[in-house]
Amino acid sequence: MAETMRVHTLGGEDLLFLTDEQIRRGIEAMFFAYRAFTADPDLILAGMDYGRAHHRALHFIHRDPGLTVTSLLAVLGVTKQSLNRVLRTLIEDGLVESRVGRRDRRERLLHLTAEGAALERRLSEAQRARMRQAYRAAGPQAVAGFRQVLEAMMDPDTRAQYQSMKDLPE
Amino acid sequence: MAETMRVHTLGGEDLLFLTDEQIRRGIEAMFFAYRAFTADPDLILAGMDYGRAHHRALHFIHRDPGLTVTSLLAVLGVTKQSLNRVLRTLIEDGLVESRVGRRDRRERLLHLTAEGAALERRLSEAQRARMRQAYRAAGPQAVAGFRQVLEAMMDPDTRAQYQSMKDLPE
DNA sequence: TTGGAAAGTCAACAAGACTGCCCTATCAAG
DNA sequence: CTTGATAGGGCAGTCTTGTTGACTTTCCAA
Repeated sequence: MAETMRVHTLGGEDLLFLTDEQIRRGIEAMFFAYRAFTADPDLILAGMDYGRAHHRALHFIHRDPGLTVTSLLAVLGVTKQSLNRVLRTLIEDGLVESRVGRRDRRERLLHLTAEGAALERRLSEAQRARMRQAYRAAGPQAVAGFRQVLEAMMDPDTRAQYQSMKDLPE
Repeated sequence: MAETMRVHTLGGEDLLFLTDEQIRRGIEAMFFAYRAFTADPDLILAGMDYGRAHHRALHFIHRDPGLTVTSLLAVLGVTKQSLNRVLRTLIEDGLVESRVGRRDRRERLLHLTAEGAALERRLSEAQRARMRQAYRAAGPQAVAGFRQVLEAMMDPDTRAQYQSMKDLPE
């Protein structure tokens, strides 16, 4: 710890950001911000019989229609059963469609139905509204820094996955 | 949505950061980064009979020794019962001490024991190591932006609470 | 053709959040 | 000194979301 303590007294104010106390502030900011980040969609979901896990599934099926259960598993980083329960209710309720793979019939290719897409849009828009407001308040430079730090924080495998995700055409 | 779509084609590249797609990328970055953010302490906790909730309690008791149960409740944003379960085990196991308030004897003032402080340090250091590495990789400007966006994302009440927290003297 | 591996499903369980209700101790104000 | 509000704690029950482990179906390669 001593390694990074009070570095600014040696090297100038630039390195204040590496003191344990500044890092601790970042940790707390992360905790509080994440809570807010999930609050809006959670509120919408609360009424229905769904939760945060359903939102995440809808999000990634939307971003990559036709992905397999296994790929979704990898992106979400949960176990099969955890996802399965969520997926089953989404399919039963007609929000997600699971088509048998043509190439490999063991695979199930996941798509949103019109209804699923509608819910995804609603949840997404609630979450985006908060982000948009934060982005606007902080400005483009801050946003660039925000993204850089988040990327640097990810596990290398996750980062590679994240970076290789294509932007959605609008 | 159309409101912020392709704004950069009108106003120049500066506003690319406000397109829905860029905001969506930020949302995903937030999700992936938060998962990494909690992974290290979770791994340590997994062995013991504790979880993420215990970590959070230890963290905030460490940052503000002698705080009351009610204040901790407010900071964590959970219900009494939820916190109580966690707090009870921590007290039973001798990591946290609960002293009757002198001014108001209804209050319980929470402190870490030496053992509690040791665990807090261990968890904290695991989490800080990742943050420190991310901060170093991204640089001071990025860190400033990171913090700005996170603050802007919080609920106003939380933000006020966050901003009024004092830095710990080292 | 057959045996292993991969994809997906299901059953049972645990952590951690929630609500609602009840209890005690203490304080402060009429 | 009573009475109402506040701080804290506890019990019962529920929900979401995570876990492990065992099972079927399907594919592919020896």
